[in-house]
Formats: sequence, structure tokens, C-alpha cells
Amino acid sequence: MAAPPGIKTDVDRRPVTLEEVARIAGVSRATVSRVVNGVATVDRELRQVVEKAISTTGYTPNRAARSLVTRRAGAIGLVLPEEGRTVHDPYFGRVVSGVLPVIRPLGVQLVLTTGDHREVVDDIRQHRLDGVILIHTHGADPLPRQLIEANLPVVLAARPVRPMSITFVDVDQAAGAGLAADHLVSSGCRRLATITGPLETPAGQDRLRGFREAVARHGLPEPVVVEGDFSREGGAEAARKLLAGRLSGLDVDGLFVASDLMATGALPVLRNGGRRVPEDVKVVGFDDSSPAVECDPPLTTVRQPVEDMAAEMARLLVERVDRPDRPVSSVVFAPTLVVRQSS
Amino acid sequence: MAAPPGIKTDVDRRPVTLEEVARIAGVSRATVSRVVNGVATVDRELRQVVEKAISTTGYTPNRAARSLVTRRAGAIGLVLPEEGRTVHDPYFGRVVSGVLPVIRPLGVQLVLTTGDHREVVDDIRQHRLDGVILIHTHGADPLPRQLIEANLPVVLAARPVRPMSITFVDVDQAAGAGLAADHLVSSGCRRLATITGPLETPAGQDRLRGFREAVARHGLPEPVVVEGDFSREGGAEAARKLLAGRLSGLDVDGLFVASDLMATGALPVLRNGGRRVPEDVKVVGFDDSSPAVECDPPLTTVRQPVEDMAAEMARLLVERVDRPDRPVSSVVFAPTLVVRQSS
DNA sequence: CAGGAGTGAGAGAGCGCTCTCTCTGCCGGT
DNA sequence: ACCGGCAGAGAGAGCGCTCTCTCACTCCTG
Repeated sequence: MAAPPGIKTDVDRRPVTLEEVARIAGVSRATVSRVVNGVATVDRELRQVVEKAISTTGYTPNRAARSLVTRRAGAIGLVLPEEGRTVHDPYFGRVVSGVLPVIRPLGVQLVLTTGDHREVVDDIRQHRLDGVILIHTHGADPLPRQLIEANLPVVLAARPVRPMSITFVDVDQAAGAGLAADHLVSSGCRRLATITGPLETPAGQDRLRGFREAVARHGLPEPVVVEGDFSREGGAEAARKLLAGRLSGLDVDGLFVASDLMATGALPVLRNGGRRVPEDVKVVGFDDSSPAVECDPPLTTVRQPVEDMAAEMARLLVERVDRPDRPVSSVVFAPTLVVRQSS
Repeated sequence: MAAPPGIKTDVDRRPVTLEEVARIAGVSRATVSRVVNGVATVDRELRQVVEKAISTTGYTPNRAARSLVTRRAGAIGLVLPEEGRTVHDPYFGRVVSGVLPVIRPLGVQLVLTTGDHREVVDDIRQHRLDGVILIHTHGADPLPRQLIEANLPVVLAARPVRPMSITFVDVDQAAGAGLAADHLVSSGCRRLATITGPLETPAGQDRLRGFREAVARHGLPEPVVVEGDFSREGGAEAARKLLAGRLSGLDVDGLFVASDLMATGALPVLRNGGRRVPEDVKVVGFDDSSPAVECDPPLTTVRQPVEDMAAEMARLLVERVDRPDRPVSSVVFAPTLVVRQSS
């Protein structure tokens, strides 16, 4: 594999520069630059000559050089929480596949980085990154606020815990929970319960609120509420409480679990408690993550259009990088219901 | 949010440059550069003065400028197959969490990119990427060969389909299959079968070979072999064939499925066919992916140390970028067996 | 026909860094 | 005392690009 010393390999061979293209086309560097960057004030004929020179030489601009003068990295960051856990989440992959198609045609790179604050801020300050998308930030995370205060381009993958002037993209959580309630009710359920997310998170709050409101709208009594924590074990624990408490007397026949993962914890508990799903109790989850497909029975669940949302995040971020003075704008997407065998 | 015109925001404020640090420390740019890059020939005292200037100013080098002269991007690419599918695979996340800890301390960025050939080659040629890690390449993919021929730094996440002079990291597939066989035999199974991967892939071949060899080593008869395709549906299909064919007469009591995903397809088929797992037939999968945990019963499976392998890929790639003339070297990792309820 | 406006192209500075080359000063050897 | 050698620091030339400034030329208008 090693090239004999003195023999030029492809790696050694210097790429073509603007200078050379200009020489070949018989014009100045500036003109070639104009053509490359699509500046309109170039004579048609000259433009064609330059374009030919570009294609015969196979020229592509050196990004570092361009970066140096434009002070743009041509790259945005996807910031992962510091604990590795999240990366295993299929959600992460869906975000990536939503973002890439938007930024690739723009020649923008997607850089993966962990949420170390200094590093993220440095990366932006030193023009290694033009802006960042934050996913899975929890309430205590100071990073969003720090970035905002430094006036650095940032987009959040969910509504921030406390209101702040920040661009975010989210799904209408309450509407999603409403979808679940509507579905349960129209499937004949009358005694509803919900296992919520942690109630200090916006998602936890909104899903509970949406569920309650929809239940009330149907004229049904207040649902039984057990707080969970978005984990599988938390879901199992909550389901146990449900069985031990009110559920044993007045049986619940419709259960909305605020995340699929919690639902996969709850299902075996229900089964072991002698409740058949969906015959005795219908269950609806939230997220449409892979556990929803793999658990038994497969879960009816509320689906977030994650890819679309990610694409929108990318668009908003790029927009914000281009014109940082524009007011922030956020987008909320409508969820849909995916019906499977658990309801 | 919008800053009043004329007011300098943090984004506008120019970062500190070498020049300024040099002025403050009262030395030349070159000396500061020496300190930053850890060149030894700097007087102890002077070095301290410079270091102080650096920390008071909060200086960090501009990567674009450095890139321009060193012809190094300070970034490596993780190339995803063009179909989005793979990104949803938890495997992808494990690779990321293996790679990041290795390259971050080196100041190297991880860039996600799709496997478009032109783009990848361009990215390297134009010094946007120093090298790439290819995951999930299939046999027909010309990209590895193209990169090799162009002598660009590349590391493969698996043994290439046809032997070539390329750096790769892989798990010892045959040994993993052997682990599965040993486990089944020592659990009392005597009539073994396997659902293989596609036999044109190295992984498919190696896992079958390893399984067969281990079975023979135990003095048991040749196992029943049904070819699958690594998909859930393919696993179900193969299981049906198994039940319809020999299995119905002479019952198999131990089944090695060459991927967890196929196993999740096979399990319901076995159950519906009246075979209890693990009582009637013990099942072992391969990969230790998330379906293994979520399916019912949870799957005994062969685990690849993906994070470790990914870290090694990153190390090998960085090494290769630093000295492209070194001979290629590959690393093979040992798999382990994770025992759960399916066996 | 003069003069201003408009258009298209080139010259050249400079982005922030690395690195080679040069220079200074101090050491020891003869 | 002279000088070769070397450590340590500075000067300065770029890396490849963008972008402003300038200039030449054409076109329109009064």
C-alpha cells in the first residue's frame, strides 16, 4: 500500500486551485470566484469558458480557504447529551436522516458532538461550527441559555423548559395525547387512566394536559393519573401502582402511557396482573419508537414526524445563521396516531 | 433577540487571534504558535508568559486558518449507506459513542455523511475530511475500492467482501457462532439448526462456518441450515421453512439465528408452530441489538464489542491520516455471549 | 456631443495560521 | 582570543479564497 518515496500519490497531488482555473480560462481569479459563487455580473460567454475550465480541471473550492475569509464553517453541529445513552435511541437516527437531505445540497456538513459546554461554544466561536441543533436537553441543562445569551445560532428539538427567546421545533404534545384519548374513547373505553412522563418536563405536562382535556371533552370522568419517568422500569412501577390502587376495584379499560418505553414496561405487568391487552384494557403509547413495534402486542401509539421536524430544524438553523438579526420563530408539528394491536 | 444595528453582539465580536496574543505577550506570532503546538524549543520563562496571555485572552486557534496551511481538516467522516434505513439501527449509535471519545481529545470532528461517492471523495480531496469510516457497506459497493485506489485514508467496519489491501476492524464472526454452538450444546441441545445471513456476505459465511465447525467439534451431526437475509421477515420465512421441513419430523432443539432481527421474526413463528422457547427449542441470536432485549423471551445472543471496535477504527484512521505510508493493519475483536431467557 | 450612469472584469489586500529561513547570542573547543 | 555550533526567537512568505476598489468601456440622456 505504501507508495514508494518520491512517487506522487493521489493524496500528495495538490488539488486544483482557483488560480489554475483562472489561468486556463484566461481570466482573473476574481472572475472564476464569481462564477463559482453564482454572482450574476459575469458575461455569458466568459462564464461558459470558465465553467468549461472548471469541469475539465475538476476544480472544487477549498473549504478551509473559503471559511477563513467568509468566517463561516459550512458545518452545523448536532449536540448529543453527555451521557451516551441517547445515541442508542432510534430517535437520534431519525433526526440525522431528516437533517442530512436538507443541508447536503447546501454544502453544509453535519458534525456530531457531545454537549460539553466549553467545546460547543468554542466550536462556534472559532468558526468550526456555524450553529447547533440541541436534542434531548433536560431542564437543568444550562447550555441552551448560554448559547442564547452569547447570541449563537441554536435550534432546540423541543419546547424549552422555561420560556425563552429561542428557536425550537416541537410536536403538539397535547394534541397527540388528545389523539390517544379520542382513539380510546371511540374504541369503547370509558374508564381511562394515564401513566405520565416526569411532570417537571414540558412533554410530561403537555401530554397529561392534552389527555385530560380530551377526556373531559368526551364527558368522561377525570382519568386516573400515575406519574412515571419515561423509563421502562418506571412504566412497570406505575402499572403496578395502577393495579394495586383504584384499578383493582373499578377496572380501567383504557390506558394512555406517555412513552412507548414506559409502555413496554407496563405491558408485562398488566399481563401478569391478569389483564389482557387489548381485550380487558386497551393501551396507547407515545413516540412510535422501535419498542412499539417489537413489544407484544405491538403498540398503538402517537407518532411524531421526527424526520420532518429535523428537516425543519436544519432549515431554521441555516436561516438563522444566514441572518442572525431575524426574530426567532418556532414551528409546531401535528402528531398522528399509528394503530396497532394494543388497542 | 435581534441586536440593534451597530451594537456588537458576541457573534460579531472577532475572536482573539495569534497576533493579539503575541502582542500581549510581547513576542512574535511564531513563538505563540510554537507554544500552542507544543514545540519544545521555547524558553521556559517565555512559554509561561505566552501561556498566561493565552489564558487571559481566551485564545483558541482558528481551525480554518490552520487547516489552510496544514492541509488537514481536523475532521473524519462516518459514511452511512445511501438508504436511510441504517441510521435507525442502534448499531450506528454505538459506533458514534465509540468514536467520539477517541477523537474529541485530539480536536478532531466527526462528520456524518451519506455514501455518495463523489461527495465523499471530494470531501477528502478538498480537505474537508481527513479520512472516513465506512459502516454497512455491501458487497456491490464500489466506494471502498475507489477510496483505496485513490490512496485515501479509510477504515472499514467489517471485513471486505473480496480481500483487498484495506484497514478494517471486525469481530471474529466464526468464533461468535462457535460461542452460540457451544452454549446450545452445553445446555443439552443435540439436534441443531441455524438460520444464516445472506451467504454472499462475509458475515453470513463466517457465522455459518463457525457454527458448523463448532457443532462438528462436539461430535454432533451436521446442523440443519436455512438461508435468511438478516431481515425480520426473512427470519420468519426461514423459521416457517424449518417447521415445514425436517423440523416437523425430527425436532430441532437448538437454533442459532445469525442476527437478532431475524430471531425476532422467527420467535413468533416457532410459538405459533407450537414450539415453546426455551423449553422445546433454545434460540441464540447474534448482535445483541435492541430487539434482543425487547422481544419475548429476551434473546440469548452473541455480542460484538461495537463501541470498542469503533474506538479502534477511529484510532486506526487517525494513525493512517498521520502516516499514510505505513502498511495497513486490521484488528479482529473477540465476541462474547450474553445469556438471556431464550436458551 | 458631453457627461453621468451602469456594467463587467482585474488588481490586490487580507483572512489567521504554519513553517522555513535568518539572525542573534552564548557556549565550548582549539 | 577566535570561531564553529547550536539553541532560541523573529521575519516573512505563503496556504486558497473572497471582496472591495478601481478602471475601462458602453449606453443613455439632455
